[in-house]
Amino acid sequence: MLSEKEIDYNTEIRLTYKRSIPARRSARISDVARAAGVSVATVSRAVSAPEKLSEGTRRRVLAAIDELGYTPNTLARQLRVGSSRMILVVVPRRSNPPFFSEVLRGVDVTLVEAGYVLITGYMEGEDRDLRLIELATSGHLAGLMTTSGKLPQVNGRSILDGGLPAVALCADPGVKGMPAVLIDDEAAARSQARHLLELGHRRIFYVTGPAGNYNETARHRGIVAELTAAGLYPEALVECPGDYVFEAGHRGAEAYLALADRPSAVICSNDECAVAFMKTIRSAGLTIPGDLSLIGFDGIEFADYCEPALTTIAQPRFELGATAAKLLVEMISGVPPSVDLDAQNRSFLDVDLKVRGSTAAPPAGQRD
Amino acid sequence: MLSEKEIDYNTEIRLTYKRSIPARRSARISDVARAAGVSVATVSRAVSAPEKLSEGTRRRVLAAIDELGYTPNTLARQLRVGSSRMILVVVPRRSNPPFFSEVLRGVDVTLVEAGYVLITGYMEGEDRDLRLIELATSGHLAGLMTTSGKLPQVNGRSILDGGLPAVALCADPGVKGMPAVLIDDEAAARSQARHLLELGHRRIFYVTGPAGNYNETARHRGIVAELTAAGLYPEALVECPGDYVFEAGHRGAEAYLALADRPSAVICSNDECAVAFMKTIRSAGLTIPGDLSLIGFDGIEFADYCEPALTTIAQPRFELGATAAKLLVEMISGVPPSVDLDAQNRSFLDVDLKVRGSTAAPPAGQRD
DNA sequence: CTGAAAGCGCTAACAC
DNA sequence: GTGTTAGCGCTTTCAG
Repeated sequence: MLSEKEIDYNTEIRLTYKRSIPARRSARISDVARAAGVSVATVSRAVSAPEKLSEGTRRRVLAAIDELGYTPNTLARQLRVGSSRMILVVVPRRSNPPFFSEVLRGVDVTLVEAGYVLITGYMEGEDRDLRLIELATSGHLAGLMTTSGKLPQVNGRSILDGGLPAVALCADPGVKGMPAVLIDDEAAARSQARHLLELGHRRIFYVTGPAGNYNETARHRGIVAELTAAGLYPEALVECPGDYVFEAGHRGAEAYLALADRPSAVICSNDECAVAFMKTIRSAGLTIPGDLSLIGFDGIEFADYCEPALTTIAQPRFELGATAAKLLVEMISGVPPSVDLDAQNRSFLDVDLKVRGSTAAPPAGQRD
Repeated sequence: MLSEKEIDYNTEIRLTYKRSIPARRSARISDVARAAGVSVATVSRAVSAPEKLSEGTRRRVLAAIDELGYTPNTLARQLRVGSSRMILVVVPRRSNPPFFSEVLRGVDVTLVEAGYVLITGYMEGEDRDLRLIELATSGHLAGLMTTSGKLPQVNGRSILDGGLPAVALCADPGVKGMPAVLIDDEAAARSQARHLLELGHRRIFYVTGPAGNYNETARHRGIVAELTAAGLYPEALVECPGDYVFEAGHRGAEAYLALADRPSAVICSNDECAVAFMKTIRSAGLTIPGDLSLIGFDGIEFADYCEPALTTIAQPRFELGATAAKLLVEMISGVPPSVDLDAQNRSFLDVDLKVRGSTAAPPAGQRD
């Protein structure tokens, strides 16, 4: 272990002078071999297959390892064995932190437990995507995970070109054979609409997600399906374009308030958007659920702490991440998947419609 | 680029059978050399120093690279040159997603722009810390960043043992010579208390952060200092232990409500905690800021969307991350830091006390 | 049970 | 300008 003085030395020097002092080299396998009086092969075995060594040799080598503070250079090991233990997870930029952070926690916990290291790569624009593609083909990676319906792709090159084992998470890019772990967005959105219809609402204002987005498309389909089944489509649906962020909720609410004939129910594409919608509505003097019912999507913690608490679709965030990670590890190690997959290699996890204070029957005048 | 059939093939096979098909090997430098009719050295130059090649050769090699979809194996390169471009940022587990995700975005944007790859490692418990320490000494890393006052450390081994360039972010672990980029927590907390005193409040209820936490310690010191300066300490301060999460805010509010003689002002250790505090208080029928004033810390977006909007200390989240990343890159490349550092190698960024609806003068009966 | 030696893919002297 | 070659630190046959 470094003494405090040494730490100071290293950091201070590097901070101030131009490479005047080379980094202190850490012990290599040959150092350990020399110290223990054995060959490098023996040291290698002491680390990866200690049972192959005699009691005495093993003890001697292990002591030397400890003594020198030796850690194998994984870079070299990986180059030699031709496989790494790093996994890249691709996340769209600025994406709903309270939602994705919990999904990624599920990924992280599972992956680390299985001995992998997680690299998070944010998508945003072509430059960025190109770096990700290069990373994916650079030999560093053991596997790939993506949380977006669109894969990084720039002039003909795709992130899948490396041929890495890959799984999709929270969205299905629809690549043939690439498994996906997600919820059934369409069914979930249907249940949102059904909940509102059951309460007696007959028209819905919908602040959408970004056009073309996988989840948005599926959810939109669900809402339409439910309204259609109730014989209310298309008159009953008023759409307002949004993109999953606070600002969209705010603007959505302004659009709603400007309406001459306001629907009594509102669906926001996610909780973040719904929270902002709620705030703007209340600032305008309307009450929820007195004047209108509001429902979100995701089930982030903040939804519990609005006033009133937000009715929402709670996604199994941690479990989504954990399941996808488990599946990926199985693919990498070549064992059959323990996760149930349908014919398209998809695994759907259950959601929970959490009914809380933001939804209720419509005001008397608006019931049919 | 893979045809769709190949993608399917790869994934499907791996998913189903036990390593029956080896991964398709990607092109190596020697493949390109052969295809272009040059030596490997020339290919290497075409990638890293194209100006050293003649027009014709360069074109020929580049064409071959493109043709074969060659990406250099960074693992091999790094092993050879002895340095990597990966940076580990250590984050405490489950830590305030809306706050840290924005800080990390600042880190990520800056680092990627400088050509680095970011690895996020969560701390939690010794096992985990040991993995991080091993990662830090495995040859993979170019630098290290930590967002916690406590560094991963297990039986004598510290994450700094590898001698990597390292910078602290949002907290100062107090390692001699290790630079830190953060805000002045003490001064910020003083300004919170001062704001409340200026409004006329004379007693403060404080839901603390976790005992021993760097930020908590500094903030506590600030509150005490301000109250002391006003001649109100210690009588004026009622403390309630918390730990930065929703639940702490909820429990803090319950403790507050149970008080016989309630202070007219409340400081919560962070916004998340304050949001929960607010919710519980309102559910109990008290009004904010009518019955009590409430102030948070961090400046996350959700603070804007409470009812009323939360008065808080807005930290420059993105800038904190970006500044720390910039400094780290400079340390790695050996150039003098462009970031202003004090004698202890710290750089303090400015905060902003955002006064909003949750703070006001105390109710008439409670003024002095 | 242990050692010698080849080589993973790449870069950087050093020659020509 | 371009090629030859010696390793970076490690694992893994293959001998003994």
